[in-house]
Amino acid sequence: MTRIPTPGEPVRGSKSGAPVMALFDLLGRRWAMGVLWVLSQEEPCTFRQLQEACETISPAVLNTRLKELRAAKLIDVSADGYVLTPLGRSLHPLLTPMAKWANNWAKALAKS
Amino acid sequence: MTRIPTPGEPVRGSKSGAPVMALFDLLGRRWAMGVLWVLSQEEPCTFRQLQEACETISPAVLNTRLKELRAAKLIDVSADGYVLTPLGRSLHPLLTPMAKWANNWAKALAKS
DNA sequence: CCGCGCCGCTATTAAAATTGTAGCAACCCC
DNA sequence: GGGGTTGCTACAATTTTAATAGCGGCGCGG
Repeated sequence: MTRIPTPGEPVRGSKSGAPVMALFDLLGRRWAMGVLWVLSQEEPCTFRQLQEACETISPAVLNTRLKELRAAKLIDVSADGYVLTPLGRSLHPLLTPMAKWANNWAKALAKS
Repeated sequence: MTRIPTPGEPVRGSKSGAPVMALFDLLGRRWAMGVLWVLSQEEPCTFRQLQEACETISPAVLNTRLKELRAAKLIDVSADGYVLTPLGRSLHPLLTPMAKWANNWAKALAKS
């Protein structure tokens, strides 16, 4: 598997491992934000529920993302499935505005 | 080149093309957020400045991202180089908190 | 205890995205 | 014309993702 982005260590795009760059590396992988989004909407989720919610994700990638997000302490596994950690939940307020912003964006693109 | 994510059209991860999914698709590509981040810190930027700021990005990918972001109306080209559009600038408030959050994240990871 | 269904997940092959490096054409300034 | 910078293309090597099939484990009804 690929290296898991960790703040403080070199990541793609930053030899210094500036935390924000590590975050961009982590979230900038396919489905990473999607998985967090789904979990923030409905929790807990089983592996198959996540797979279905993401419509086209392949199990291999889902599993890879889950491992990464677990290593990053954003999600955790409970008896009932995958859940957000407190840390992961604290990311939610940053993700929520994106949905609103995306709607405006859609409107702006539609106009032009 | 790959298809450019557009809200309302099917994107990777969403047949419906829910705007937020299109956004995740767009921003979830390597370097997309990094480029926006750099531009939000320093504007305008020439191609080579962006390339240097991103340390390890390859010109092919940079160019691809720039095309996508231009199609998404987030950035534009001026006489002095690449700049954020008003729309792109409106994304900045969503990106800024990420740097702060990433610092907390780094602390939390360091503790464990 | 057997079969059934659901579970998390691995395996495999193919396609696509990204990297790394070299270099071209256009431009400006002597 | 020579030398520098700029935006960007070309191309091969590598990594990542997609798509699909299916395994082994577990709970449950019979």
